[in-house]
Parts: sequence; structure tokens; C-alpha cells
Amino acid sequence: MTTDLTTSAPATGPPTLDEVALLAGVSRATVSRVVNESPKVSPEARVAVQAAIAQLRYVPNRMARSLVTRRTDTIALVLSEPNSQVFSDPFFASIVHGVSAALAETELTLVLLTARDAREQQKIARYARQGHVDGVVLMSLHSEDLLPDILTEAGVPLVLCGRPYDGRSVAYVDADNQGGARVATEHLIGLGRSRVAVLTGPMDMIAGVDRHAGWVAATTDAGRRPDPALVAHGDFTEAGGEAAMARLLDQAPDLDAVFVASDPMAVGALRALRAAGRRVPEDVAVVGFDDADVALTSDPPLTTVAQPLDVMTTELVELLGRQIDGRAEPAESRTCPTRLVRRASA
Amino acid sequence: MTTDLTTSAPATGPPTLDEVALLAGVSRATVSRVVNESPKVSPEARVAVQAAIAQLRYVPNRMARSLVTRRTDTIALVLSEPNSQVFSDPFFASIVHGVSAALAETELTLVLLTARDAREQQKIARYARQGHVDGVVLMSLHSEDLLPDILTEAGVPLVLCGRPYDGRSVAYVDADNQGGARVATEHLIGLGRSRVAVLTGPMDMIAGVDRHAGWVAATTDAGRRPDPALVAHGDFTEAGGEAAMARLLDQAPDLDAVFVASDPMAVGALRALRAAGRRVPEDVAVVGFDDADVALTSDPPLTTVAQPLDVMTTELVELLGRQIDGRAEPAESRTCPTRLVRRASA
DNA sequence: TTGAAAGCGCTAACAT
DNA sequence: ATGTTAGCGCTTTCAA
Repeated sequence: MTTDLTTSAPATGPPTLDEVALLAGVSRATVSRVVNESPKVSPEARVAVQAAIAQLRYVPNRMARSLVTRRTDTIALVLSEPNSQVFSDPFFASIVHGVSAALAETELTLVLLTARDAREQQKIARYARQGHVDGVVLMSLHSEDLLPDILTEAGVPLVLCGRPYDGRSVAYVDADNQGGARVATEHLIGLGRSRVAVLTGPMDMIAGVDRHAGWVAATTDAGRRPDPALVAHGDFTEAGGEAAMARLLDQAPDLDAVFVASDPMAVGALRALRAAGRRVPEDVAVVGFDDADVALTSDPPLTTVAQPLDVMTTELVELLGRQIDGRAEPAESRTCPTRLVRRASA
Repeated sequence: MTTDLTTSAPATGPPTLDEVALLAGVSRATVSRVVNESPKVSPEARVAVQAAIAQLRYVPNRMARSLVTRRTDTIALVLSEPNSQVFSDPFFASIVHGVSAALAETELTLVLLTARDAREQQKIARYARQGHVDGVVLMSLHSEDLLPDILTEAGVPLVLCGRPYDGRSVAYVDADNQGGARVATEHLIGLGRSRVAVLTGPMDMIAGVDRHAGWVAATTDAGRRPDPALVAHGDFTEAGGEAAMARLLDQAPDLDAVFVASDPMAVGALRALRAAGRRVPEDVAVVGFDDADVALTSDPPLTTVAQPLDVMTTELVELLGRQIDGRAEPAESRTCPTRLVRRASA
């Protein structure tokens, strides 16, 4: 099954650099230069090579190339989360969309990897260590994740989407959750509301913690005591928001404003408020937190804290790129500002 | 920057086979045999090599291996669909979950790729042609997709998830949509209903076409004329289902049963029925089509046609595996039977 | 500007 | 059972 090199016998598999070189009447090196757009090639040679490439439908073998360049030109976006329905999370979908949009201009390819359990995490770690990707963007939503350590220790360029729960030294990009929550709360206070509640997320997610902290800070700064009765935790879902809002109304019937720390929860909260006969915003002013880069299509339209998802995804690939190129400070991170988007209601 | 081969100087990058061999006091070939679990290795050698591997934290370089084996041990699941919110589609999420579960037992890795436009399709085609993956499972929901042709023509093993719209000769795995729709309709007719409507999907999706065809077949077989007034098309979404149901009630106020061709649409349809003051199932009997392998948690619970997603995903990887190993008939395909799951209501 | 030659890290005959 | 050897397809000095 040895290929006869002396004849121009039809190739066994896909065409190689040598076959192109043969057809174009130049050397391998010249073909390589053309493929890699080196300027040091004569126009005639270039044309001949390009013709040969087209004729043979030549595509460079990335494995062979990677072997020498040590680059794969692909980065992984890994979703480390046991719950498989995270796909349905609009925030996740938006991040995927943003990152791949940021990569669209590039020659880089994005591969999506999911790790539902420790075993799959190991598999991904192996995949990365084996040199399949140049770097990884990790969306890890909870605290007990092995991947950051494994990857860092293995020297795989890594940027987290979302600040790590513990203060570990890893590069990350996050929205300014605390600042956003603070602005939202201040807005509500500025509206003259006296009992401003917060419907925050689970406290094992940093976003939940930070958004709660922002409410506490704004409340304290206004010279008020952060009343525990004004706090309820949802799970960032619509149903969770509805239940938590009901609890809040129970704990503090006199509340006249609420900052809801995610937009699905806000939809649920509005439903609970309606069910309780409270009017929005006359009776209760509501500010939401936009997790999905989508204007909240609620009824009534809500003022929201918007996350700059486009900025975040851009920073994500920018930072990862710097790490890959070796021109990044250790654990260089970004916290992207949010902004308050005022809509009709409050 | 040349590595000094005469000394055991600390390696520049990750450890290589040679370094392991040196440390274990054997040859490269023996290390390779241990790594690849060849039986032709003495216990002593094996132990020594394993120790060296552990000590050096050696991980084989997949690029180098692929270059010679011509295998990457990774397959791609590509989602070819312009609408980026497909991620939210529970059917898609279920397929991803099922395929990766089927692969969990294997050494194969699954990478997810998305193609929102022609440009991204080309990028993916290139990615596959460059030898990054051993094969691809393609979820292409609409008809005008370039990828099947490009990949087939490039000789990339390919299995479609869902029957291709045109009768092209490609391997695919699909649910028996027509059979399922037929059974659902027959069930409704068997219930004694005389005006059985259908709320089907868009006709540029084969699933929509097939499910509609099943309704037509069952209706005709029952000696009835398929009344156009009893047909409405949704877009497989909840909102689309609600709107289409409203249209249906408008076109045929006398309908007393409806087969709804997707479960999100069924949820919407129930809402529309409720809004119109129709009672389910007394007034209108409803059968849904379960796209997400999730028991419909509707109110009231609905009898549904269940797709065997676990079977489908298993077949998907099985078929692709056969193609990769070169032991598959050309365009060998599977149509997986559905079954009717009766619940309280109808 | 071009070509010749030396590998990248690994597997797979082929010897031994 | 083990080592030696020859590449896989490509990039990249180094000469010419």
C-alpha cells in the first residue's frame, strides 16, 4: 500500500502539499508560503500554486500544521453545569452567540463543550491538555468546580465567564453585578420609595451574592437598615421568581418597591404581584436585571439594569487571545459596567 | 532555543514520549505500546512506564497521533440554523444530551458547532475537511442547507438528525413522524370525535410536512375528507401554537378534537382554547407530540405521541460509527417508531 | 525569491 | 517482548 512517488498516480487520500507543489512545479516550501500568505513569493509562483490548489481542492491538514506551530486556532467554550437544561438559559445562549460573533471575524473556530459531571470534566481537561484547543472560556456557575484548577495547572489559557466564587487567582470577565444592583436600588430609593425589597439569586452563585451586596450597600448608604424581611432568594428562573415574590409579599406586605435580580425572575415576580392585587408601578415599583441582552418584554415594561453582553464577550475573547499570545498579566480580569435602562413604568 | 538531547534538562514544553522512555529506561515504541494498551508488553516494562508517565504527568499529543492514525476520536454535532435561539429549543437540548450520553461510555469527544449563516457553514466545512473530526451529526432544520452536500462531497462521514427535506441520498435518523401523527389522529377518531383538526408545523420543515401527512392519511382512511379548514400551521413555538389554535377555532368553530404537532405548541394551544372558553377534553380533545422527551406538564395532562429520543441518539452515534469504520451501507438510515402515551385527559 | 533539509510527537511495520 | 526505522503533512531555518 505504499504510494508510488515516481509517478503522478492519483492520490490515495486528500491532496497534500507535495502534490500541489508537484502540479505547480515548485517546492513544498513555496506552496507553504503561498498558503500562509508570505509576501516573499513571486507573483508567477503564487498564481501557479493557487491554480494547483484550486484544481486539487487542496485543504491544509491542520493536525500536521498544529504539530509544528503548536497552535490549533480553535478555542473552547465549556459549560460546566450538571443541569442539562442550562441550554435553555437565555443568558447562556447570549454568551454563546456573542463569543461566536466575536470570533466570526477571526480565523478561529469555536467549539462548545459541556461537562455535566466530574467524569466529563476530566474528559474535557484531557481534551484541552492534549492540545486540541488554544484556550478555553469557562462558564462555571457554581462553586465546586474542578476544571479551573485542572486547566490552570495544566497551563491551558483560561478565562472564566463570571467572577469565581472564591477569590482564586484566575482571569475572568464579569458584569459589575454589585454596581448594577446598587444603581437599581438607588433608583428605587430616588423614586421616593421607602420599603425597597430585593429578590436576589441563590447565594451559591456569585451573581446572586454580588447583586444582593449591591442592594445592601445602597440601602445602607441611604441611611436605612437592610431589613431581612425585605430579602428573598429565587433561583433565577421564572417560577422561582414568582414564588420568591409571593414570599416577599408575605414577609413584608408594606414593601413599595423591589429590585429583581434577573429578568426571568422579574416576569415571575410581576405575575405574583398581579395575583396579589398589587399594581405596578403605582403600588410597587419594580426594577429588573437583564441577563439576556433582550429588552424585557414584560407588562408593564420595566426599567432594568442592562449587562453589556457584547462588551463582555468581546473582552472574553480579547483576554483569552492575550493569554494565548503570552502577552497578558497573570489573572488579568475585567469587570464590565452595567447601565440603567429606564422604561415607561418606573 | 534548541533542546539539548544529551542531558536530561527540564523539558521546554509538555513531556513527550521520548522523555517518558528515557525516564522509564525503555524505547519510544514500548511507551507507545503501554499508552495504547498493547498486550505485548512485559509487566515490568509496563509498570516502569506507567510510573514515568505519572511522574512526568505525560499526556499524549493528539495532533501527532492523529497525523499518523488519521483519527481524531472526536465527532461534531453541528446545528445549522440561522435562528440563534434554537438553543432554547428543548428538542435540541435533548438531542445534545442524548448524543453526549451515548458518547460518555466511549473515548470519543463531542464538539458542538453552530452555523448561523453561509459563512459559518463554510467555516465548519473547512474545519471538518481539515481533519478535526472523524464525522459529523448534522441538525439542519430547514431545506436550503449547503452543509450536507459540502460534507458528503468532501468525504466526511455524516448522519443527519431528521430526514432531509428533499429525497437526497444521505444517512439520517428520524422519528416516525408520519406514523406518530397517524396514530394520534386515529386515537382522536377512535374517541368518537367527528371534527379532528391538526395544528402542524411549518411546511419547510420535514417534521411539519410528515406530521401533516400522517393526519391526512388517518383522516382519509377513516373515510373522511381532509378539510382545509381543519388545518393550521404553527412554527413549533408556544406563541405560534397559541396563535394557530386561535385561527383554527376561527376557521372551524365546530372542531371537537385537535392533534397538535409539538409540545410547546400544545401549551400555547391549551391557552388559546381556554381563552376561547373551550374545555379540554370534554369539548375539545387534544393530543400532543412530545418533542423533548419530557412528559408534558400541561394542565390538563395531555396524551402525547412520544419520540424515542434515547433510541434516536443511540442510532445516530451507532450509524456514524459504522460510517467512520467504513462498515456502513451507503446512506443507511433509521426511522424510529413513536408510541402513544395516554394520560388522564383524553 | 526559492529549494533542501531538519524536525514537530507519534505509530507501525520490521527486525531482533 | 523490545528496539530500530521510516514516515504522517506541515513549517521553518539555512543556503543558494
